[in-house]
Amino acid sequence: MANGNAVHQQEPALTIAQVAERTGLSHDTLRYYERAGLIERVGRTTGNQRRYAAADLAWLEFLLRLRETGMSISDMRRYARLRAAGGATLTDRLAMLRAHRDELARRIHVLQGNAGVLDSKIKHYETLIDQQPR
Amino acid sequence: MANGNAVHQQEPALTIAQVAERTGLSHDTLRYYERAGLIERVGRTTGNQRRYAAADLAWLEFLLRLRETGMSISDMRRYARLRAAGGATLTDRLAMLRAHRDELARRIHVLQGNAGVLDSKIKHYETLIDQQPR
DNA sequence: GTAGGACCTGGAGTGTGCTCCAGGTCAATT
DNA sequence: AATTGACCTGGAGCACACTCCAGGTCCTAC
Repeated sequence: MANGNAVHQQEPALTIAQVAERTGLSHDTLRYYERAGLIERVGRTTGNQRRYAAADLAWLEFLLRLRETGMSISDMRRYARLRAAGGATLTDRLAMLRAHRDELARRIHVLQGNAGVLDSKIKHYETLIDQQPR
Repeated sequence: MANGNAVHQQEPALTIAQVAERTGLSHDTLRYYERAGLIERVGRTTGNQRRYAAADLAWLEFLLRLRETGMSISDMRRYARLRAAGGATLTDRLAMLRAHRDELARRIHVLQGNAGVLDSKIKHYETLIDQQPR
């Protein structure tokens, strides 16, 4: 009946290795994110080893979306602190997300333009190679 | 009739400041790109100051597309060296561009997925804020 | 109860892509 | 010819986001 953890919860409680595998982040990066304030101090066993709850994993996965879309560590930290501060910061968080979303839309647009330039260059090269088939 | 330049060409021959302004790159970055082998040694005046030809500017602008789409300096250098090596490298360059184009398509796709996640989160926050309007 | 792998901390080190600096030369203006 | 701002070189420094390390503790299996 006892589960041997100081963290008394019925949730999965993953080890850092399991979280690393699920998120694709390294052990070091996970610890770095905690030090950097991107995730709140994660639960520990009596022996001081991390045990991640399902909610920690979900938050990490959202952080990964932010990171993949180019948000800096310091902006993610700002967001994380607002989140930790509770419901009163909802509008601030919403503003951050909207700004990030807009910036992302802009960047996708630029990338699509550049993809077009690449396509033309590729077509040009294909023509050159066809014309000089040796 | 003489133009005062060692580089005897009828082309514009821009100074580094003019190229910086047109490309948005800093003077230092332009010199760095030359040292890094992204651009071939640019023409100089008798006094050893850079004068960029129109072709240099066009190449820089293409490099900027590569950079904006996330190509690393070392890959850009590889590409630049192939280009400098002449027509026999056309197929190699084409292969590089195709690979980069494919990777770019993949990344745009991921970004669009993440944009969707952000949109849901934003909608969720909007609902929360509406429900608790004080 | 012991071996060996997983995990801990604080701090140093790394790769990338610039950016800045010192100590000079060059060029346009007066 | 003197001033002043633009430009030169080689090399050091920087911000970012990790990544690695030393020296230790913990935990699972036997």
